[in-house]
Amino acid sequence: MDAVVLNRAVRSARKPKGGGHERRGEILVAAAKIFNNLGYDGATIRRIADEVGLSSTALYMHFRDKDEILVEICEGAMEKLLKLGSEIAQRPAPPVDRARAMIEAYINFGLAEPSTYRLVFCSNGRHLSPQSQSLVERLGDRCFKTLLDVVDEIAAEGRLRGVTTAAAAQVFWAAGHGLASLLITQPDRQWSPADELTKTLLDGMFGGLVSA
Amino acid sequence: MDAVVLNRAVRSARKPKGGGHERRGEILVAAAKIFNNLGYDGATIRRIADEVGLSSTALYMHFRDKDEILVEICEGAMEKLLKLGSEIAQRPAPPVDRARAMIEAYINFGLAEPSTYRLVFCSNGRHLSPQSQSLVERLGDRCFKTLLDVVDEIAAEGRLRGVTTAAAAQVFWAAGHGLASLLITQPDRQWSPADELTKTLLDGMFGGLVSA
Amino acid sequence: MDAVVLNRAVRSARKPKGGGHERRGEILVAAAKIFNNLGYDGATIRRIADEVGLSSTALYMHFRDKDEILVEICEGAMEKLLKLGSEIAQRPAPPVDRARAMIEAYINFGLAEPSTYRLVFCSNGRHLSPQSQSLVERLGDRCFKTLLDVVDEIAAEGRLRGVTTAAAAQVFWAAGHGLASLLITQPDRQWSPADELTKTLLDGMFGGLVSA
Amino acid sequence: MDAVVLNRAVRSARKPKGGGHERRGEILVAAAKIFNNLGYDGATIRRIADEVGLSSTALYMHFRDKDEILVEICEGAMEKLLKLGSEIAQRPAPPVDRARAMIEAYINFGLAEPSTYRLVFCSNGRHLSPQSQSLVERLGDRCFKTLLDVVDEIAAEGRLRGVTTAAAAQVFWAAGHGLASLLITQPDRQWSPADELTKTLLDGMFGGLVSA
DNA sequence: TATGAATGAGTCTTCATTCAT
DNA sequence: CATGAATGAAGACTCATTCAT
Repeated sequence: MDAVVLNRAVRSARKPKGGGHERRGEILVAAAKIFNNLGYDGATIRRIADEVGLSSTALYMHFRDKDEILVEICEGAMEKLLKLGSEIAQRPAPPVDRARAMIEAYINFGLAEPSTYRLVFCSNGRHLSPQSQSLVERLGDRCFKTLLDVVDEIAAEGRLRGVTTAAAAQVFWAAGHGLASLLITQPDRQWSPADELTKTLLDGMFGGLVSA
Repeated sequence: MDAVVLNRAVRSARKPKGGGHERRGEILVAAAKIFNNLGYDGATIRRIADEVGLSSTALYMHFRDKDEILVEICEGAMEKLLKLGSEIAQRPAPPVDRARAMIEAYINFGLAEPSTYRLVFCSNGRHLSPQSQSLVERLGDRCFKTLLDVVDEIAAEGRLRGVTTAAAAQVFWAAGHGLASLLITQPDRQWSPADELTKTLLDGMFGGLVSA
Repeated sequence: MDAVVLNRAVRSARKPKGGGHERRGEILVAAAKIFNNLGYDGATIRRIADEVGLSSTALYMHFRDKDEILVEICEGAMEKLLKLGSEIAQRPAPPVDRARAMIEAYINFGLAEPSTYRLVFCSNGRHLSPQSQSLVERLGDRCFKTLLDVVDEIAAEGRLRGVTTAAAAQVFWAAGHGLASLLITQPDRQWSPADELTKTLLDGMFGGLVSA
Repeated sequence: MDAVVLNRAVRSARKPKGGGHERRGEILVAAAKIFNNLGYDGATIRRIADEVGLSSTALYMHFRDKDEILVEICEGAMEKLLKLGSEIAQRPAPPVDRARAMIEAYINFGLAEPSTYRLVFCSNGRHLSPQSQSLVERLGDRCFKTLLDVVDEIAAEGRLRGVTTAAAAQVFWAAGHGLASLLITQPDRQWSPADELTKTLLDGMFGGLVSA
């Protein structure tokens, strides 16, 4: 959270929230829309500019480069996901239910924001600059942490069937990720309804790894 | 005039494998490598050519266009996977074991050939021409079919816990895909050992969805 | 998504002539010159750009593609010619004189603007997109129509010697075109003076097909 | 006929007719076919090679380069035209009839071999090398000479209406060329039947310039 | 804050031509 | 006589980015 982030801050004074920076927001909205519709490569500066009704040049008044726009979108999305996770984590419910809810929320998040999801979770950091990438990854870590903690609670209840907390959490994530990413990446296949699949997946994983 | 036009199709009739076509192979290997490292858009004709040590023009002697390279890689990978699946399907073992073996093989296939795996299963084929796309999809369908059939056998034994064959098979695939793709895409995370995760995943899914 | 796609069309809505669009003009002049000297295939975007002193990319700011440049040149030429024809058509003179004047004007137009003439009348628009092609053709039709109408007046006077109006008009055009195009295309031959040839041609055609 | 032609002869020993050079002929036929169907730019070495059933490399065993193929085609065509002209010139008929027949033959020749016609008579020598061009032009001159001689005979009969032989011949040619080239270049226009137009053109020109 | 005009690098692809065999 | 493999130059076009205003 230190050197890298500071660097960025020094270089471009990110999000100078003191002032009427609605434009920044407008641009992000437009970019996110295009990004989600046309994918990373379809989200060209020109198209984004056209969508906002600005010249391409104008975008550079608000963002250092394309990277910065995309990273900001991802950050926003990830923060949403993080908030979701934290909120679920604090619910007054048994940890198993909360874990289930988390995975479910995770899957739905992926389906709702497919391009962000792809960029963050499927893309091996090829598109973003190293700095941006690690920034986003850190957010991903924090998301996973919320899951890990809840799984740990399950373990503490002694209900994890011969699995380490780590392995269980990783596998929960993996399963959820698998469903989300397949549905996103191969939308034309003849899938059963997404919620049925989600339920089946959760029933499976939790039925199999968590004792009643 | 017809002759002229027809010639075009005839000349490059896919895979004239009868003879020393090592170059074709070399190119495919190079392409797969680059596809993996840099993604579809990073895998430019020029870069592939450089990797093989040829001029960009030379690639067009062996492949009609970029599409054909991609498709051939996909075909190769899918066929390998298909063979694997078919082999497992015919083993003299209970269907549950065969299904598990299939998913396990699938994951290992992904880990062993990450580049092609990513190409085939993690990139939405937005870039391929419709024809190429459907060609690859057909192969994918056949792969999935091998799993589906075995799951159907499990269902026939009455051991599927309140799930349709379709949903179960899709979820098995999704879970396996999730693990494989996460391990491939985010290798730097602190994962538990791959085989432990695989075992956990299978124990989970099959324990949860298949009755003993 | 629609917005995105639509923008494309909107952005370059043909000829946004409201303002300092001298560049557009410069480009058209350069393009016409090169088209004339080197033919359609010699008139590459790069050469045109060089001629104007711009990068090739810059042309795409002013024209959607090569086609649009071509079409615009054609349109300009045809409109000039059309105006010429209309003006002559309305003169208070016998139709025969007007028809002669038209052909004469047509020939002189060709000799005065050989590059555009060649482009419009000597290149089969195999290169233009169907739409552009039909656009230009429509303009050509209107030009021919002005001649046709006058020839029809001659016919109405009963002075056409056993020829249909259509055939006569087409042949008048053909003869004029022949002279113009030969003089343009093969300037090095030992021609009699252009105006003598023009007069001879007109005397011939009208003497032969129109009765006194 | 001297330096230039000799040069060529020395450099490539054109048409070494002594020996089984049927291949050369085959290639020319194929090339002419493609050339006439697809135009100059469509007549690529590859397409010609495919049409003959040879590799592109093989063409270079028979012809120095693309130019040589095209020139040879043109030469062949022009020689045909020349022979036609000579034959007509020697007919035992009044010179006027022979001149008419020549123009008519010229037009039909253009319609029958449009691409050759375009290359020789419409293209300003942009495609051919200077040497090839002048070679072809010389043949064109000889063709025109046959017309000129017959027109001279008409003049000798005192039937040319106040026109020089040169101008008359040039205008006859121009008119014929105009019809041929328009029909070739703009085949989609709604023309009257070609033979009606030809007759009208001849009736016009000869009626107008030649006295009975 | 915004823009129109411009650009260099890069995309895929095709062409005529050559070289070793 | 023939070829498969290869290439450099060029084709149209797009992208992220910058500069002068």
